Amino acid sequence: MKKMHRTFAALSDPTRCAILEMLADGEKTVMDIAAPFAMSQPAISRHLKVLEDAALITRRVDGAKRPCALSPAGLEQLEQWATKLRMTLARNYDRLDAVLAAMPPVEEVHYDDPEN
Amino acid sequence: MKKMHRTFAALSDPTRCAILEMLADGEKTVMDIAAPFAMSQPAISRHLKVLEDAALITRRVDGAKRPCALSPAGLEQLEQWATKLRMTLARNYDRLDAVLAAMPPVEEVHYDDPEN
DNA sequence: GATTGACTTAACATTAATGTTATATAACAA
DNA sequence: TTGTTATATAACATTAATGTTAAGTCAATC
Repeated sequence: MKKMHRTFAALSDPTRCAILEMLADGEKTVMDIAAPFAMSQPAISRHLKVLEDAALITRRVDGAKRPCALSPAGLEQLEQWATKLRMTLARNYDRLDAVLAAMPPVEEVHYDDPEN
Repeated sequence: MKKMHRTFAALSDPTRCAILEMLADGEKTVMDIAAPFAMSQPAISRHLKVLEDAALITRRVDGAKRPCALSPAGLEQLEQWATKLRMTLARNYDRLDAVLAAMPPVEEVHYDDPEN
């Protein structure tokens, strides 16, 4: 489960969250997506690129149009990350007494590079 | 389901994702959290503030220490947001033919303020 | 084949995020 | 009381994100 922050970064902008919510309705062209926002179309194009790079949307070619669609894979990953943390937390909480009795050695990890 | 982007923004940094993953093991003090990172303690303190503001962690007072713990509520919200989008997508996909036959009127929303 | 429409890319300004060091505060230990 | 430990806050520099306008590409249409 690496580099989740890239997915989260793609979702850290309100415009991009709103775009994903729009796309839950189904495929939409760039112009369709841009319409409700008080923002230039090039700005929307760049938001779409960020979402595509994060594998949260896909784009196909239809003449001069580039319809965008939600990609469930990215959303699933996101759900799984959160679920995993919650479950680990619950598991550790449940056996707290056992943990106190027999403290397992903590993994000695060193996070030197913030990119990983 | 408003302002999810604030939660995502809190998770958009690799250091903060790693901190949450550490906290799945259980409560930890600021110094404990800071130890594995090649980064100053003030930097970690600010990351913790971001996570707290996003309701992803809680902090209690224990003398001079401020132990931090994962807060499941924020994670649940996150899961639910992703689940909802995926389910809406699936639902719309399933009844695609029905939708094409009897196109429902699209909500006329205008996103003027990127803060909402 | 010239124009219009649907984008994308580039150049740029502004703002926000992240890290650093220095300093402040509050609890603990000697 | 005095020093040390645990953490927070301030001031600052650097970098990255976001928006803008202008220009470029490629398909569709007149």
